[in-house]
Amino acid sequence: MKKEREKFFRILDAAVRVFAQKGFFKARISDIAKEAGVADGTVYLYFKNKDDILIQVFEVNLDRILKELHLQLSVLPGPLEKLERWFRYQVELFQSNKELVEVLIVEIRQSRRFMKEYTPNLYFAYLDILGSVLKEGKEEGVFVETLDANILKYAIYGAVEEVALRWVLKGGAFDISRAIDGLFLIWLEGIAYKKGAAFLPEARNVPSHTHNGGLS
Amino acid sequence: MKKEREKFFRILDAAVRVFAQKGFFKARISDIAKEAGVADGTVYLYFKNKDDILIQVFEVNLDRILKELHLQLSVLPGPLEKLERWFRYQVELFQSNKELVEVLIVEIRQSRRFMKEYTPNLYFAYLDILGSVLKEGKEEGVFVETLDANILKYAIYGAVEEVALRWVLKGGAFDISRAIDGLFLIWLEGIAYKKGAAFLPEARNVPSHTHNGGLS
Amino acid sequence: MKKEREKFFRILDAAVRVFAQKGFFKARISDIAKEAGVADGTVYLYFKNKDDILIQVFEVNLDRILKELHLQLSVLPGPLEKLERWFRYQVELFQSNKELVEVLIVEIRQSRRFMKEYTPNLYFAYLDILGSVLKEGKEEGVFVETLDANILKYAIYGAVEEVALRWVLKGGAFDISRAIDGLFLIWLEGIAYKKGAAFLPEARNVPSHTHNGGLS
Amino acid sequence: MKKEREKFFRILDAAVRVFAQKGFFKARISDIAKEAGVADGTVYLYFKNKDDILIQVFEVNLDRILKELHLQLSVLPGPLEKLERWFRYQVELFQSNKELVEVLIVEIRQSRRFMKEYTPNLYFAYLDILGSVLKEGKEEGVFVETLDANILKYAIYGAVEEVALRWVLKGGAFDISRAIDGLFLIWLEGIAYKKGAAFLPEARNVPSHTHNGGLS
DNA sequence: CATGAATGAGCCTTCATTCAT
DNA sequence: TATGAATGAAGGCTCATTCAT
Repeated sequence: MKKEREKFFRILDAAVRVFAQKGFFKARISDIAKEAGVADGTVYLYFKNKDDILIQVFEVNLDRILKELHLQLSVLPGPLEKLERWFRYQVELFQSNKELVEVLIVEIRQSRRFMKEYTPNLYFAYLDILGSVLKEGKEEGVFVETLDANILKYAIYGAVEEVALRWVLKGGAFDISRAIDGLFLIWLEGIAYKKGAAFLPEARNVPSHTHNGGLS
Repeated sequence: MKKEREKFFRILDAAVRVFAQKGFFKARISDIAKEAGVADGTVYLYFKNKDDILIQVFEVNLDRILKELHLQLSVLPGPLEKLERWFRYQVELFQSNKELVEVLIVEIRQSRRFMKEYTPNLYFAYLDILGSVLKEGKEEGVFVETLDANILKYAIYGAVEEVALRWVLKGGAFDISRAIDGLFLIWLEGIAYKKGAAFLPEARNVPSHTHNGGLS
Repeated sequence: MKKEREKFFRILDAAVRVFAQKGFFKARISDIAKEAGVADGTVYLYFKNKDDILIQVFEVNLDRILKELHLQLSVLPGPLEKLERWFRYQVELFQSNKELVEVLIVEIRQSRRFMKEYTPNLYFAYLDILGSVLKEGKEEGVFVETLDANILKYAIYGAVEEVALRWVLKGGAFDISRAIDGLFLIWLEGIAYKKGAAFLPEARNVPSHTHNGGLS
Repeated sequence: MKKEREKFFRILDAAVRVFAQKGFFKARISDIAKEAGVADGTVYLYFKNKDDILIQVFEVNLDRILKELHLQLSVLPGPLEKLERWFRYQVELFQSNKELVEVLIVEIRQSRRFMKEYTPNLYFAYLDILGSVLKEGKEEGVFVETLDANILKYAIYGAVEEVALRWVLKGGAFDISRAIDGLFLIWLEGIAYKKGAAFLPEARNVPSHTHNGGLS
């Protein structure tokens, strides 16, 4: 019981590393098996086939991520805080799990095509969290009512994703934390409802953004 | 004669369609040949191998796109107009060339891994255009001096890309034109230097903004 | 008329060079065509197929060689002179036509297997000349009556061939002329009838070789 | 287990049979696999590729032959006995292993061209044994000092090889044992030092032939 | 006659998957 | 459960041959 789950995860994590390095199609089952320290055949005791490994990589990890993100957001009072935490969570995700994130980002697109039967529901669930925060912000009047949460969630996600992917691919050549922070402010500036006043100064003390104050 | 460029492009375009539908790895040479209406062997008269087809898809099309984008931006007076045109150009690109764009977006990431020798220079050249516009805007004082063009270009690109990709994948379920317009305004709001006033109304006559289109 | 034969030989000679360099199986029709300075299709105006080219290389050249050898031997008085001339002719052949000889030697063996329908009659005709000289020598009493011309012709041919082939492959690293001369003397010593002396019995006590076996 | 050398040899021997029948280039991997009673893919568990099969056929068998020949010669007292045993060993080789010998003889020539990286060292090692015997004979005074062992080894080998090959190709139409015995005597007569008669000095002015008389 | 672009049969090789141990 | 040798389907690629110009 304990044992079997242990080996399941051993293979799953090995798969993440191998997929990150070679890509799903170039990765061989034997690569994964070797990386996991098991025999080729053993892989098939825990996974239906090669596709299933990728699916499990998605499901297991996204599920974990989703739960964690939900938990973190649930304790926060408003959409502004939640949005900021959402941004911050991405950074932590990328920093702590480069390989996993690379696999999720790169392979999820490919997978859509070769796995007709598998719809990445968890991926959409993930985006829906962002969408909910945006909607909540609209309803509470902190975000402009003109924004379309269903589209903006993709935009925000895409922006963060691309920056993070570059960061991963460049081997951490810049400060991802500051980059995403800056990104958050830009987005906020773009979507926050400005009731005749500078909301940001009191909203939070963001690093080095005194210029924003000049908004009036 | 030698000038059978016609057949080269016939195969190249067929490859775009097949890659868009099945993905590079699942696509068979025979699929492409059949789609192009030629024999399998004929493909090898115009392309070195399967990888080369993908490389050519990148190079030929990105080169064409790059030239066109350069041309369109070169006639515009300032960074604001250029940035808007950049957004608008994306829309046109996606609308007129769904399959090509899908291939470019999805496969360019995979390609990084299996084509070690091939660096997608044209892809970076494409992003550099956006980066230049952002830098130009900073220098001219229309964008805030705190923005990091080298990171922001990825963010903006990523946002547009993700929205467009969803639009492509959903089969045009929403008004991409309005969506990107709205996105442009948000970004602009986020990065434009605001000299003590609401700049937008007088800054330019952006498409009225009341529509704010797909984002509403 | 003149023209067509000219091109036939142009291709034939090109084939010899290409076969010598790459071997029959590795040689491509396009290699031969390029070497001959004609289009691929032109080859098929003069030859039935690839196999036919090799057959023609054999037939045409062996025929020419055979006629020349016949001519040279026919003017000589006795088998001894003929045998010497035969040796000398080999040297000239190898020296003047390295590539052709290499093709004839190496490919004729392979060809036996893949060209069931083609029996290298001319090759046997060539060896028969040597056989005839040996028989003539036996009849005239200049060679020992115990030699088996039908086997010895292969032996002598094989000895000369192997030495010549090494000379070709080593790029003329030794004096082929002297080597073949020495070889001739050794063979002569071995097969010439020595009047007035039964040489073997006292020459050495060879382990039980009174039978003198297959050559009798 | 790991020690599936049995299957390695099963495939290797199958390859010898198939190569002997169809030649290396005409032989298909599937032919060899079927002959060995394994699946096509299994061949690649034991051999790198098709070329490697031929290389292994050379190496494994020549190595075995070399060792055996060395062993047999090492127990013999002098070069004369060794030379005779060398001849006798050829006969046994051809008789017991027709197909292998055919492959070794015919393919080793082809191989020189398509396997640039592979130098048939073992083939040369094999010839060097013969060369050593000849040199030893010269030093001990049993062979004439005028012979060039480095060339003669090729000649002797070539003679034996060609006769043996004909025997193989003709399906054993003559008594190979007696043929090679006779060949040995002829060579011996040609190269053995004959006390009481220096034949070579005056022998050089050939056709004259009178020198033979002086043998007594 | 000459061309060379086009064809497509054929084959080597890979690797996901199975199964006897 | 675990193994890893064995399988064989699949597909990229070559090149002899054809034929429209």
